[in-house]
Amino acid sequence: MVSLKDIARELGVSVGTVSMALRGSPRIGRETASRVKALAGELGYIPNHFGRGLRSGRSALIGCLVSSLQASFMATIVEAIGARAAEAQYSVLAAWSDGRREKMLQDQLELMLSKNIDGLVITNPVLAQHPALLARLNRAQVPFIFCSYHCGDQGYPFVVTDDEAGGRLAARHLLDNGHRAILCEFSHSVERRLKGNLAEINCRPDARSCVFHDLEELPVLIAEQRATAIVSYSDMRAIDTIYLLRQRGIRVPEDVSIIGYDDLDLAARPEFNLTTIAQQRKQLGIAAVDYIFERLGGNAPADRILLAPSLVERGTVRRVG
Amino acid sequence: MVSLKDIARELGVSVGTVSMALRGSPRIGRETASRVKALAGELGYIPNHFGRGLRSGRSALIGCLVSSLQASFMATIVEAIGARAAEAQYSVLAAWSDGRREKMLQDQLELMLSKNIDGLVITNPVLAQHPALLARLNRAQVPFIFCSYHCGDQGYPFVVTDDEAGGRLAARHLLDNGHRAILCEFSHSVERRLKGNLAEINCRPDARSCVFHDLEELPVLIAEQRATAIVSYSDMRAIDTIYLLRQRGIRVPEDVSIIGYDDLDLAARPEFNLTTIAQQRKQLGIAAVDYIFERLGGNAPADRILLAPSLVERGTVRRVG
DNA sequence: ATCTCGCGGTTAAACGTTTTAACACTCGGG
DNA sequence: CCCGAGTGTTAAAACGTTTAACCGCGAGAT
Repeated sequence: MVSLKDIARELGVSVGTVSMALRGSPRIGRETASRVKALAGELGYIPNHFGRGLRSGRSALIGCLVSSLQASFMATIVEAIGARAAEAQYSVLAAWSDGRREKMLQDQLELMLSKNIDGLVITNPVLAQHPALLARLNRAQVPFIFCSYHCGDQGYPFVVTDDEAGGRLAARHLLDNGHRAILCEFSHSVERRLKGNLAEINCRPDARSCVFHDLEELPVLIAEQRATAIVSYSDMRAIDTIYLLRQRGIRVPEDVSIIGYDDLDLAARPEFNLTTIAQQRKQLGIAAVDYIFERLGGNAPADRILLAPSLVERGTVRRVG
Repeated sequence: MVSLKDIARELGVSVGTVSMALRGSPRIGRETASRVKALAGELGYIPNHFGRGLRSGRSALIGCLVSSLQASFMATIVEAIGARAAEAQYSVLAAWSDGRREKMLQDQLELMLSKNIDGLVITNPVLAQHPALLARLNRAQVPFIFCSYHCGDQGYPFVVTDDEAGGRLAARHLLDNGHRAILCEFSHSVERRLKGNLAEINCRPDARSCVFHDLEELPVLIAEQRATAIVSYSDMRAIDTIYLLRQRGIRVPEDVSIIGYDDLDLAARPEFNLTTIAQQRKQLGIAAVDYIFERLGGNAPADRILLAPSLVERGTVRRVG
């Protein structure tokens, strides 16, 4: 590996000169600077990570702590994080800990800290339940941000989709298509979606909503309420629902309409062709990285970032009435 | 951040002593060693990544160059790599470049090299088409291994599923279920699977095989050949095939059986319930990391690792005859 | 002639770790 | 009393980069 010293020796100048020349310092003459740059290019000089890090304290490494990459939703976010980071010559140090075991989470965190990450993007809701770990991050002066998860307004910075708006979008689409009896699925982790659903439906005096917790209730509920539409809290869940309904002889969308959330790749497949609310997946990752960069630049950017969702019309919502 | 110097000052010994004590050198007295360790634990000392790296030349970082994380297949591999690496206190530096643009690939590679990765796992077939990049790796003395891709026996180390065996497994399962006219799908990237299919089928004089390249040919071919079974080169492809066949009024598995490859999570879903050949996904990642570790330890491990596939029986292969 | 200033560069220190050579001390044997 | 060996510790160098402080020199101002 070629170092500053090699270049300096070759050119008969000091290492300081070479360093400054390469970083474009105005204190180095044009002549010298160009000779240095030429030779550096020729020799394929790459600044040494350790030397630079030791001096600057920066590693150009961003940690990314994910629950699981399996969900293609996460994969997109992580890819976006990597792409954005790479633009600034940053790399991403990826780790996952699906489990709820605090020990494993802590080990992963310590491992990352031991590599001197400059910042951390957390795409793992579990972490919010371990204040000790977040305190550890603060002590280590590592800026972090939750990505795609609120973690219940505990004051930690986050970037998420505006789920309430997404919920309204879904409900409004059903209302616009004539549905008046709508079943909305409850989920603890994303209750804002439900909140949006209900807010929108309850605006219309002639429409009524009903919250359900368990897929098994659905067939009964559909009959009882004469419901014509279902709002699922996610695409995955919607697909499970469609399967169950078909099993019970209830057709989608002929008998009942359904709308998902997330816009996974799966939703676009012809087998499902699911109408859904899309999240700006890439933008979630990008915004998270940008937040970290701002913090690293010494700024105090907004730390509650909401991204707008959008409706994707496909084949599971039918016009009625 | 607490450093060796802090501990040394506190204890009134030299930094060298502290360093050796923590690494368990026999040259340090038992008394001193335990005092050092106690204080280090108390202060939460973490060896500095840069200092250590500068001295040792090792970063405890393993690069992982993926084509895309979207495929859940890749995600599992990358997760396994991370888990295995973490056991040895290594972290994974993840990067992806789906594109076929050499420039982007090269940038990602240089970015990783600039972080002084100790080894690289390549899960991106495209890279094998750029010998210049691999030469770059060799020059930088970074051990690497292809994971899950052969890249056509160019002498690069790899760990892959024994696709020929997998192909035989698929064909034998169909033969065992009475199928005698079998359509096998061609794919350039995984032709060993096809080779295995044909080898097995051609063993049986009363069975016949036919290779097809395009899904559109299928309905005609099924009629012409009176074929009762199809071997797809992947699960994703099998699912596409099932959809197309159903569109054309051909039922699976009543009219025609089909078998996939990979055993994606998707294949297990009730909508598809696909009989398939499973790859040892986690083991692919683990073996890759172990190879790197062996190389780092100065050994010369086997560099053509084949992992055994296995049959997963589900609902898309019917007994005939 | 002297002072000042800007230019173009050099020197040296600092970041944290590891390792080797050297050093001090003790003790047993000659 | 000296030598050698063994034990426990220190001092110093090295890894590569960055930067504050310094230095020499010529030009222009005083």
